Amino acid sequence: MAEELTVGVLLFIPYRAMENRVFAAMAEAGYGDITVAQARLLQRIGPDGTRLTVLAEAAQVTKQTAGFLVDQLERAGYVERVPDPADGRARLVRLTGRALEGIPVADREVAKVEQEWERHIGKRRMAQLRETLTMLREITDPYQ
Amino acid sequence: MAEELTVGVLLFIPYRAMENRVFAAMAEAGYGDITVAQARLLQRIGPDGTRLTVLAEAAQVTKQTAGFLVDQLERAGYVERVPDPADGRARLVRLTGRALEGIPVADREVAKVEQEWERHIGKRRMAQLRETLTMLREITDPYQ
DNA sequence: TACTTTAATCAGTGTCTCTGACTATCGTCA
DNA sequence: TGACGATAGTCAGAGACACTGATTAAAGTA
Repeated sequence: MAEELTVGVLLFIPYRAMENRVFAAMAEAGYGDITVAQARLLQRIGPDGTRLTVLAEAAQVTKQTAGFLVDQLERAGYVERVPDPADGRARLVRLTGRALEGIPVADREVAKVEQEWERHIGKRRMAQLRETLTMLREITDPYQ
Repeated sequence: MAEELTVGVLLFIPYRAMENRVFAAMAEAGYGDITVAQARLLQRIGPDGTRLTVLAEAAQVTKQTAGFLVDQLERAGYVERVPDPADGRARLVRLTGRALEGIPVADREVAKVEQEWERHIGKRRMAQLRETLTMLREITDPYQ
C-alpha cells in the first residue's frame, strides 16, 4: 500500500485524523455524548443563533435531518430554540452555556494538532498548505 | 463567512467536492446504486479477492458492518463470494465483471477533477500539495 | 484429544439521512 | 386588502449504516 494515492484520498486522511483527535479530546473533557453529525451542525451556529434552514443548508443536509439533530442537541442541553423576533415562522437555534464552555476545549486540541503537523512538515509548507487549500475552496465550496 | 477556517475543515471541503463529483459521474454511467460506504469497501478489494476480515480492517469498520455491505454488493451484482482454497473457514470477496467495468469511469472523473484543480491553483502548487499531503500522511495514517 | 484462535454469521439496537406531506406565517401584487 | 406562491419548520415513514454481543465452524497448537 505504498502506491500513489489520489489527492482526494490524501486530503481525507489528515482530515479524519484531526476529527478523531478533537473527538477524543472532547470525550475526555466530558463531552462524550456529542456525535459527528451533531458537531457538524454545532460548528455552524452563530453567536446570536441561527435558523434551522440556514443550518441545514450549511451542513448540506435536509431540514428534517437538521431538525432531528437539533432535537438531540436540545435534549442533551447544548442548544435551545428561541422565537425569531424578525420572522414569526422561524426559530433561532442558540448555543447554551454548556456548549459555549466546550468551544475552547475543541479549539485547544485543533491548535495542538496543527502544531504537530507544522513541526513535521515545517512552517513554510504549513503556510503554503493553508494558502493552497483556501484557493481550492474557491472552486469547491458551494457555500463559502 | 470569509473567516479563516482551520486546516482540518479546509481539507474536508475539496475532499467532499471530489467525492460528490465521482459519485455523480458513476450515477450518470449507470452505477447509481452504489453508496459511499459500499464504495469504500469496493476500493479495497484486491485483484484475486480479499477476505472479509481484511476488508473490515482496511475500511475501519467491524466485520459485521463489512458483511452487511458485502451482502448488498453481492445482491447488486458487484461482488461474489468464493471459498478460500487456503482456509476452509474463510471466503474471498471478489469483484465481478460489472464492478471491473466501473473502475475506469471513476478514474476518469478523478483525473478530470484533478486537472480542474491544477488549472485553478497552478502546476507547481498542485505538486506541492500532493507532496505535503503525502508527508502529512506519515503521521496521520494509522493504516499506511 | 482438548484448548485457543480465527473467519464469518446471526440477532438486536441506535444513529443518521432521506422523501413526502402538512401547518403556519410571510411577502407580494392585482 | 385579500388571494396566492414562497418560506420555516414539523410529522410520519422508510432505508442505510454502524455498533455490541453471542454463535458456528474450521484451523492451529500443545
